[in-house]
Amino acid sequence: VHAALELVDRAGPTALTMRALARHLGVDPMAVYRHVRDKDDLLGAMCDAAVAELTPLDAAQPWEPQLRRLALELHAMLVRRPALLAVLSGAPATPVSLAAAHQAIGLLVAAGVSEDAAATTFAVVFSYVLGAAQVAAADPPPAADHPALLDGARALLGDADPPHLAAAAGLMQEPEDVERGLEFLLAGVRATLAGR
Amino acid sequence: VHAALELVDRAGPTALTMRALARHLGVDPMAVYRHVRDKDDLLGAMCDAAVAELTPLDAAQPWEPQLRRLALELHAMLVRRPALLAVLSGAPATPVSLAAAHQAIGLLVAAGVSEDAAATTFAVVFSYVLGAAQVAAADPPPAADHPALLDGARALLGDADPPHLAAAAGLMQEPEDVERGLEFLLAGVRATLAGR
DNA sequence: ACCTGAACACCGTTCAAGT
DNA sequence: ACCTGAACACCGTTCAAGT
Repeated sequence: VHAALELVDRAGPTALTMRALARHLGVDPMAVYRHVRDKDDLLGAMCDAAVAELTPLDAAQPWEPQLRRLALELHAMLVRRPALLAVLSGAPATPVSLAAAHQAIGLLVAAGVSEDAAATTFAVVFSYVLGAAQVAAADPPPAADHPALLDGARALLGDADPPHLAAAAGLMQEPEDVERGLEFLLAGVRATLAGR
Repeated sequence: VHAALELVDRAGPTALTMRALARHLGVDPMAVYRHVRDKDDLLGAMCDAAVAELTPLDAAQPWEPQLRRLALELHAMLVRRPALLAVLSGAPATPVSLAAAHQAIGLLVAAGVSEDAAATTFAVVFSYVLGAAQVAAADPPPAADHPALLDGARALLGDADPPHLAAAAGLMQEPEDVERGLEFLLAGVRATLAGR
């Protein structure tokens, strides 16, 4: 598992193949199957190891800064290891992530929210983090295609000089956008929870 | 492109291979390469076709219901065709999606928001929709693993009967959760934009 | 212009065999 | 118990050749 994490860290998500992992370990490709059932099993174990490295939640602290920190740490981790994105997107599919979800819900319940609202809140924040990480991890479109892209959009809009095209093309390139988005989300959560 | 969309609709994202597409068209595997540069090119064209099917934005209508409708339609489309998720996650990488982003930003600017804030707002909503779609499209963990998963979480929590474990395990299984999450997000956007 | 077919360098995984 | 190596059924893509 450790070697697999090293591999994705160094060479990206596409580099994680059972054969490459075995090569990395100096071992026959099939030897890996003695230790994991299949590739999904390996990815699950990698997820557990990676999530366990995040700062754990502390039930004694207020929910909002804790949830914010967890979200940002999770986001940073997923950007670093996009290979884990797909696995973590399943319903809490791993013991460690399930335990983390439990603690986050407990944190909100302790703040006086119903269990149902707490679960929804956590699900929303979690979904957002996944989406933002996916966007942040995607490689930008090849610069060579840029002019063709802009011309295509211009043609569709029927406007030779659309006023916000530059803004649209520059969307989601800035790393700080994640935090701003998270604040929108937390403001909405605060407002909705207060209004009950 | 149409045949490829049919294929993912019928048989899921993993079924979209160049070879399967050619088989579906009754043609040699390599004939497809006469019409698209490579697989990414094909996915881009599929994205354009799929996004073009969404109800277009109307600059004369208020921004919030429009953005809500676009978000929900996009979400539904991505759940139906998860193969397009990865492509759409890149910065607006396709003429149609770039044009749509432009129109959404224009909508918010017309409502009195700065172009910068409009772009951030759209990026946030878009990221959320991608994340929620990814979660909704992921297949749930195999039911057979469920007890082992719960036991693992119990062991980690050091508690034989964690109070919110059922809630944590049931996270993100309900389709309505997308809408609730979107409302949190829009409430936050409203609050943040009003407070300037 | 468009289609074909063999080929290359890969995958994940199974299965029989070794030590 | 753990590792090996050949094999199976796939991929995306290139390239030379056909019509």
